[in-house]
Amino acid sequence: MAATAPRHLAARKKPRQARSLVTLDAIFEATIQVLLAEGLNRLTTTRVAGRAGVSVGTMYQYFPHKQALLYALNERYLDILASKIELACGAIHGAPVARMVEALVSAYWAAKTERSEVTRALYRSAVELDNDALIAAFALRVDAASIAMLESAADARFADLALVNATLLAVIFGTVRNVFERQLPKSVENRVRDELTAMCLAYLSQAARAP
Amino acid sequence: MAATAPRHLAARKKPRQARSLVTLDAIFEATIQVLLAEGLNRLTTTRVAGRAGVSVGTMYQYFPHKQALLYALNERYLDILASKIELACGAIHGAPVARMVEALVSAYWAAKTERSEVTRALYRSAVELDNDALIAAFALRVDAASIAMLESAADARFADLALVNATLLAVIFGTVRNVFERQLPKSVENRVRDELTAMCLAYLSQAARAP
DNA sequence: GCAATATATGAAGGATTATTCATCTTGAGG
DNA sequence: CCTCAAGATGAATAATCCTTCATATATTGC
Repeated sequence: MAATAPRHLAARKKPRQARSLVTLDAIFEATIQVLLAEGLNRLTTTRVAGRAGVSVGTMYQYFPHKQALLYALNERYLDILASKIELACGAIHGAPVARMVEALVSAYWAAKTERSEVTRALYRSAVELDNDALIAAFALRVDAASIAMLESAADARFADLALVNATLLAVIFGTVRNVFERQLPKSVENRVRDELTAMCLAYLSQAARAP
Repeated sequence: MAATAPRHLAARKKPRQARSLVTLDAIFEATIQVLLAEGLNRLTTTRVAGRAGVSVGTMYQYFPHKQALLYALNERYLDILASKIELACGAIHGAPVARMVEALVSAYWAAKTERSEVTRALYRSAVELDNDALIAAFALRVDAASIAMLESAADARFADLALVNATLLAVIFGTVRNVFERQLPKSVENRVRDELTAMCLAYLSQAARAP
């Protein structure tokens, strides 16, 4: 991921000593904390630095400006998220479609709801951010992983796999976001998740032709 | 809608003369324009006023602060959107489920993609806005309209209509947002829309028991 | 122990912005 | 035509914020 961050958003320098790694982590963590506690428009460089226990100047040694900090934060998050999905998809090659759908929904759902406040905070931080490249890179990885998984399905072949896959991912990702941005009670959330799984399966069954 | 805007976000005064109505419209329109052209963090009161062809002071005669302006903008938009959905749902009572799904997806899709840049701008403006009440009111209206529609279906009854309906709406709304925030080519978009319709239908067929 | 390098500090500069208010203009009703 | 309220103005205020840089401290390699 992130082989190519737009130049104006690239990080300034990479840590070479142990303490600076600690500092970087503290800055990222503080950014999330501030985002949660104060919101995006009260997220100031000094506030983040303060919460991280460092000075503003230190922050500017790693990031050329505030946007670059938020960019890096999202980069990190999307990288981890993509890895989780790749892992889930890879682990289930050759299985029946039903189990694949189950695994995919579960993985994404879990990743998003695990620390849902953090997810919400990151959604906010991404607004007004030039992160098209990040999203594109993320989509590329996830698409590939999902397609490879579906191609290996034991009990189905698809005429237009690209389309089916695009639809499947759009539905899962979109629905998850919709559901958990509304902050429904956990019980309802979980029932909707099961319904979502059922829906995806119904769709794939219909879209599949005999192998 | 919006019977109860949080006090701190309520509009300041209501227009009593014709010219002030024009002014208000100009301000709303200018807000969208600025949002589109400059983004949320460059949306300043003076910039909006300038684009609207009025002075800052005028703006503050209608809105106690910037947030209230954005709030009112979203209020307007969600009101129109809910009305469209209510209309679509109401117009198709008694039809078969297949046509209902088709109508629902079409209506929402059309409303969102009609002027997709505006929709995108509004999504941005809503970040960091205390608009839970707006969303809740919107959800209430749409939920009611959709449930009434499904109850009248000629060819299906549902054991747990509330759950089925919640799932259906979450999937449709979520997917639409996901799809068109990625700015895919129109041709792909439309094919995904058809797939989405098919998926919802497959789901409902499965969830239905004989009437 | 001693450069050389990496990392950290935080006051100060420069720029931007939200909001107010005293004043002016326009429209409505009599 | 005249009066009064509604509507509009925009310079001034007060606050906040991003970013820099000269300086200080810590770490590494030797």
